[in-house]
Amino acid sequence: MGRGKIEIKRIENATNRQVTYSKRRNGIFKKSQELTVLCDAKVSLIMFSSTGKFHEFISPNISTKAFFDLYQKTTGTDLWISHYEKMQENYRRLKEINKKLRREIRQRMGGDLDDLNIKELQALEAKMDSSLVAIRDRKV
Amino acid sequence: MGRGKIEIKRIENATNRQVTYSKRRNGIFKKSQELTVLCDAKVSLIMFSSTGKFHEFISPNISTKAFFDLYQKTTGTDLWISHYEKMQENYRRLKEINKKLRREIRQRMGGDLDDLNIKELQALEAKMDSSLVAIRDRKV
DNA sequence: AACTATTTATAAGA
DNA sequence: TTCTTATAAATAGTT
Repeated sequence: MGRGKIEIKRIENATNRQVTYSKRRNGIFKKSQELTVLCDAKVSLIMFSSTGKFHEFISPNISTKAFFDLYQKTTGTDLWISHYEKMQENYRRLKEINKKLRREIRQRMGGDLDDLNIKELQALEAKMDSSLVAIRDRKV
Repeated sequence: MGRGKIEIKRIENATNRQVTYSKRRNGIFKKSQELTVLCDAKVSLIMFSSTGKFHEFISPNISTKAFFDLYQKTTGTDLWISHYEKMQENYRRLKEINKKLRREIRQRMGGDLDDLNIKELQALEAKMDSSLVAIRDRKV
């Protein structure tokens, strides 16, 4: 759609590529905006040019975060698991060390240790476990 | 661009809306594909129709996860933070309880407690701290 | 799903 | 960059 027909292949001239990127980007943004309004759709459109320039369009009334959550819920993928995997593993190890400490206290001191700290710990663990369950449930 | 000009407002007839969504979605996907090739750009395009149907286009050679990471790095936002904030807080509390347990052991048992567990705990803490630092660094 | 009259996007030029 | 315009492409309404 222009003075001549073009072949869909990489534009080698950097200036032309930049100009075409700018023009077509605007076109796609406009069409995304129209689709949002006409069809009551939700659209997330993110672009990086070959020079790394960033542009984004997102439908009103939804944040990028909410969009990604919706994406994850719909596709069943979990995009952020790697971010907390290490923390989760280290938490398990810390819990294990805790268990050993508590056992040590019981073994070495008999039953006469005030168990308030243990109760606190157990309450905390329960809380943490429910937090982990809540996080895992997000994947479904 | 059709037999008649249309106003850009929500199409009330559900069937028409669905048909228009389908046609225009294909158009935008095609243009995104062309932009990717012509301008060597990276594009992530995700849509949900008003009925909740999901469609996505993403440039080749980049995963959705990698795209989101790039997005976060570029915009400086951290979309994952809310997911591990609670875990982080609970970790701090667990660490505090640990400190109390260790103090209790020292106080009640003097120095005769084998301190191997404490060393393990400290090593674990250092590891967890570096993990947290690594996660926080992703925000920059 | 196809068809086509029109509108819209845009390639090339200024 | 921004505007112009001839032409290609998309699509609204129809079949």
